[in-house]
Amino acid sequence: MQAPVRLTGSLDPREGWTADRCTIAKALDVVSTRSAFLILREAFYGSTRFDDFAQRVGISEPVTAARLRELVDEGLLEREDYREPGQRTRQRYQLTPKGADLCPALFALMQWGDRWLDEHGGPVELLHRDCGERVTVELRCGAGHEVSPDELDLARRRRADSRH
Amino acid sequence: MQAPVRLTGSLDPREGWTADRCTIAKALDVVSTRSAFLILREAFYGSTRFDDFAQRVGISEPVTAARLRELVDEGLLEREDYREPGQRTRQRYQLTPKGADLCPALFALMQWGDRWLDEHGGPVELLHRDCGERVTVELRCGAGHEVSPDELDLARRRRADSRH
DNA sequence: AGGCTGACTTAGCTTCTGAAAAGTCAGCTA
DNA sequence: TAGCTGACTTTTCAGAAGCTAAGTCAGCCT
Repeated sequence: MQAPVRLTGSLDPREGWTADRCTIAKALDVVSTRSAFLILREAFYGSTRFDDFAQRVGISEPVTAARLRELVDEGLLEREDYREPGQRTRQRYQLTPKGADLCPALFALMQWGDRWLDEHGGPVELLHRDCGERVTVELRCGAGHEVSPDELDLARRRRADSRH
Repeated sequence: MQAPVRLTGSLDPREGWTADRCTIAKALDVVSTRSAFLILREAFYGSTRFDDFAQRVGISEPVTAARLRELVDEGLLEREDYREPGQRTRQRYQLTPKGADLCPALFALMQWGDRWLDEHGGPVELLHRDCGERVTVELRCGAGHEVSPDELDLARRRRADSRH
């Protein structure tokens, strides 16, 4: 199998540069642990409470507390007080836009696990609510073409292209 | 922010089931460490040799050796001997189809990092070789609709739907 | 024959991730 | 007032992941 991505411009050859601003590495500095990923999974599945996270992820309470604190500090989850009638004030954790935007990464991992690590293609599937069709994570270009890894060029980002 | 994914059928309510066959968790059992992800990044960028992985990822030799061995054992990389004329036999590591299929997960992390962790939108960008347009990782359904996280339904997989 | 290089391994250490078990504390309920 | 529950914290410990520094070993090159 050939290297899927072709380096272009000043990125070629690979020896000529260092990946020190690599945003994969930066992302992994924010969510690196299994427990963080799985807590986010549960947040996508709708969990909001401390005990639910601990139990459904299957991790201990100290780890749950540490991970939730980190995810709140990093801005992926928001902690807020709420109260149901007749109950006392409780805390709940909810995804922020920043946390919710990790959705494709989570489901890309799931899709890979479905394909390569489970004999039945995985226990659950994602469907598009409007049309009921199965949802996949894919690479697609601005012109609408589905892109396979070996059609990718890597280029230094042009400054004006920032997506913000 | 509401829970983005709606649980359907026997998955609702969340208390009624455990995610013990979750393929996100299984995927994380295979590639969990920062060093594993970054070695895969370098493999996508075309690195094949031990020293290159160590140096370009910025990790020590013992870690490089351990991670490469694990990735080979898991079938994400393939180790093979090769020889250039006048040189002695060396080893090189190359992505297998299983490893290459992690591409969307890697670039989904990169895209998230580009959006949320770098003021300039990240140092590099992916382009479609054929048309030059920027490539993104996205959720899309079988009918071709781009799907946002809050339009997702999660359902137990129907047996006949296995993708194999 | 001796040196160099690539590809590792070994030893010793620190830090991080995680578990189990037990304790804390506020505030509603009985 | 006593108990219970949710949401944690504290303590203690094991094991994984990382580092540096040094050693090994094969084989081409001089």
